[in-house]
Amino acid sequence: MSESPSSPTSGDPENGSRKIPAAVIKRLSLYARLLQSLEFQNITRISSAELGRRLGMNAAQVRKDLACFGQFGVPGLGYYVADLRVQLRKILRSDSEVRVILIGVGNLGSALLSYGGFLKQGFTMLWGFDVDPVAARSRVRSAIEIFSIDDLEKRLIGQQVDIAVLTVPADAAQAIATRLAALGVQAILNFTPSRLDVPKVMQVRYVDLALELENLSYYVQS
Amino acid sequence: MSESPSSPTSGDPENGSRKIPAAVIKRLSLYARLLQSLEFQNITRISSAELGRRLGMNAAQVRKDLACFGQFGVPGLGYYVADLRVQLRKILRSDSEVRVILIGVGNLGSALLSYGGFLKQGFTMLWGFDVDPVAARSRVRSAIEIFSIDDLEKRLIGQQVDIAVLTVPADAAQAIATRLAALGVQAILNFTPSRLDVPKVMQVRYVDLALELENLSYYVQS
DNA sequence: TAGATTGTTAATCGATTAACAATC
DNA sequence: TAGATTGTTAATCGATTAACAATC
Repeated sequence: MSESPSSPTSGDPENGSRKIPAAVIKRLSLYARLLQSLEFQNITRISSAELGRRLGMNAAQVRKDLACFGQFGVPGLGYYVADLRVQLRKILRSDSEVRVILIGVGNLGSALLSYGGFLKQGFTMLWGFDVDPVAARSRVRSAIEIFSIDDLEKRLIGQQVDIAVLTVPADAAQAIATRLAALGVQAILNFTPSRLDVPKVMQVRYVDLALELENLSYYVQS
Repeated sequence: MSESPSSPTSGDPENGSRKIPAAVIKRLSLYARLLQSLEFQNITRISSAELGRRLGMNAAQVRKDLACFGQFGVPGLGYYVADLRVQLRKILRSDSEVRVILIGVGNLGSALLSYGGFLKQGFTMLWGFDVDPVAARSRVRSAIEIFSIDDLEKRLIGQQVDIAVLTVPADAAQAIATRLAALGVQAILNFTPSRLDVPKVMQVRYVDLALELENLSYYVQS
């Protein structure tokens, strides 16, 4: 019924150290990626100024973001690329395996499963779930197993599932989110236009492709 | 090479009236959507407090956002749902047809074309483009025409194309963005992890699904 | 050492929230 | 009229940027 913002993460942000803004975490991923590509180019050292320039942000912001987690740089020299990358990957838990399921193997869901590219290293797509698993299987061009949503509890009990990608119709989203929370799933990547009411420990991130286009079209003077 | 933030819109924000923050536009779409669903429920009037409650935001913020564009409410009564919806749709230009093309009909591109759901009312998907249109056609389950990227100029000249959805490999993104700008395309919905250097008049919105998952996984304590 | 660049504190900027007179 | 709710100004909050002593 009610609609939802598209980017912010809901839930309790008091995670780990203390009150790290979601915007900082987002940039941390960008730093980590850039450092990886710098490593490929055999660049061993980089300053906050250069890091910022390449990402279109302020040097002070780069240093302040990193300062949330410790001191990684060397005054007068900058940051060692490989070292900083490892540190950031550790903070982002990119080393540990993240187990993912996808619920709702309809148009978008099957597209995402077939795409696969949004699952990079460190992510494992375990299973798909759909109200009609037979029809769903025919939509997917991948070997992934697809179960009935009725079997959600049966499948997940005793299993570690970290993130659920939710691509069900909007009016089914809340009920499934509640079940996921009960099963210990810790985060939802929500592609439905529904605001989800979930426990505080749970994290929800909204992605609304229609909204992105709608917003862009505002800037289009026709 | 360098990576990019995932949500902000680049380019000159001095659009129309004066300096409307991108965050306000984003919320405007949410208001418009909610009002639409209220209209279906035959709710004719709503206060900023109730509007805010349903969207999880502050009543003052709702009023302040709307104040950017004029005075739409009635003191003591609130806002007339149908009227406000019309006004917001006008501001968002939801009435005028927005013409869209998609470039890069690979895994993600074909998934999005097949999905279709991210194109709501008011959007027309004209054509797809790919370096290998024959292979691309076999990937897409829709009647949309797919041309060679070589024919981009030939096809677009004299045509009004408002938004291009960019789902090409990262290293091809900048060159195509430059060509699109030259052809008068006004906005890019960029699904590649490349920061695009485009003219100030052009708007770019980044959507990075891998980044969304990566960010979420930070909050997953495993 | 001289030059460069960090980590961090202080200043600035912008966005969100509160308060309230105006008004239906 | 009394009650409710707007539009808008002022206060608060948080995030970004500037500045600079510490330090390699």
